[in-house]
Amino acid sequence: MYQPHPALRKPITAADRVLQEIQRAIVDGDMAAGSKISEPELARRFDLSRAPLREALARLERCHLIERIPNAGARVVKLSTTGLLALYQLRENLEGLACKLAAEHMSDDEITEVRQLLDQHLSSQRVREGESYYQEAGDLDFHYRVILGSKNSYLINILCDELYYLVRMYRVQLGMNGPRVSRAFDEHKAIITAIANRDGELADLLMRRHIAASRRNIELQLEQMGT
Amino acid sequence: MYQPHPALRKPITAADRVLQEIQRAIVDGDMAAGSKISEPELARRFDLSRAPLREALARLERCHLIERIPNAGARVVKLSTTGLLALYQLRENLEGLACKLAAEHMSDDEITEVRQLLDQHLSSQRVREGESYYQEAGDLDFHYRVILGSKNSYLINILCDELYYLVRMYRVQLGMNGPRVSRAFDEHKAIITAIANRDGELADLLMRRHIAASRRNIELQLEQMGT
DNA sequence: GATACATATATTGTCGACATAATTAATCAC
DNA sequence: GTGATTAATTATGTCGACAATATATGTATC
Repeated sequence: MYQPHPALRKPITAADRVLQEIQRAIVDGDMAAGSKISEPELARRFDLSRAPLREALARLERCHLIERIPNAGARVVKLSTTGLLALYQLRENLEGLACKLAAEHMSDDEITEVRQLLDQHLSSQRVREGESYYQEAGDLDFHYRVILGSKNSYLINILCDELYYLVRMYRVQLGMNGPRVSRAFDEHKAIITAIANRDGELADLLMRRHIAASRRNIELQLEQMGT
Repeated sequence: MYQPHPALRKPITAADRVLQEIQRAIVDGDMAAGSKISEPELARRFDLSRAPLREALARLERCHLIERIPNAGARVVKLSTTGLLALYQLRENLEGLACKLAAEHMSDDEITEVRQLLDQHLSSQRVREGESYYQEAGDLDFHYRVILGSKNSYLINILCDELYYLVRMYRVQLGMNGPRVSRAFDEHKAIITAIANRDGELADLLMRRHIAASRRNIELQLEQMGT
């Protein structure tokens, strides 16, 4: 699965491992949204003490996958339409900025790599038509690369470490796939082209549209589930 | 001092207290930039065990005041020109967005309150001409109100909880005051007027300019120190 | 039967101690 | 004297247990 981001932090601690496991469990819906998190129970389940577990919980709160109340415990975050809207409002803006900065700061080599990545996605997509999971990963891969290309450490931290698990949670639990998949590839192509042309303004615009389209797609899915 | 933000979390824990103390110490420069953080030493200093201290350190990392390396410990963050640039690049964008959203979502009452706040600042500023600290707090107060007015919880979290301590650190340690103070008030006035007129686009633009001006001011200060 | 209060239970926050890893000090080779 | 290697020391990661707080249960009252 996706590491926080090309993290230099080599030594992997017990807290890291349990963090990844719980992250995956929440994103995939194995831990029900809104359900209470019991520290003693999780400690038993993952066979470690509460100290590293609490470290993991602190980081889960940081990426908005759980909500903690002092002395009262933590709960798995609940998906909501307003939450989705707020999240994507922010994403449009931040990833737009990331594109603008990427157009300024990405090296030619990095751009070439992203293009190769897209070609690779296209071929693998043709093979596994409709396979939602790999598309999901591929899409995030593209966004990751662009975000890293911004070279703004705070922006990278917010998008890759703090917001993306939530984004994935919405996508995974709402079962995103369908016809938007192929269109998304075209939009990715257009974005990297704008970046390659060092046209930050256009790259910004295209990314905002790309994310807005994705948001509408998810909103639709949410409404569908509501009825 | 400034609480994380109008936090509903009533119960104040030992970790909260030590967090605030260390936050203040780092922002004010009482803990030297780049200096190592010793858990045993701090635990002794604040007379508590390492458990709540580590909780506090986790949150300090979250607001970028310290940098941790697994198994190697934490260090107080170092100010740098590139860091300042990255931070303000992000701020321009995010607070611009906050303004746009505030123009949509702030109630008339909230707008009135902010205006009263500005009048209050103006009078108190005339009394204590050049008093940097109160201006500092007042400026942040204005920005806080606007950010809260955006009603976007993720945006609020990022700006008020994760980025603002760093902003304050740059300002406090570089001794921001001087002639920009009075101009900043005018800019605040213009921004809240745009919000009151429900002109999100203009409010966005004005806030970006306001922050860009602030950035140039700080950059100047940094260069001055470099020579 | 519903509400308010008191009790009992369980959970979180905190503590002190140990295991492991990193840093420093010391030793040795050249 | 300098560099590398090893030992000593310190710090971080983890553990199990206790204290304070919140939740759940039961009891009494209206």
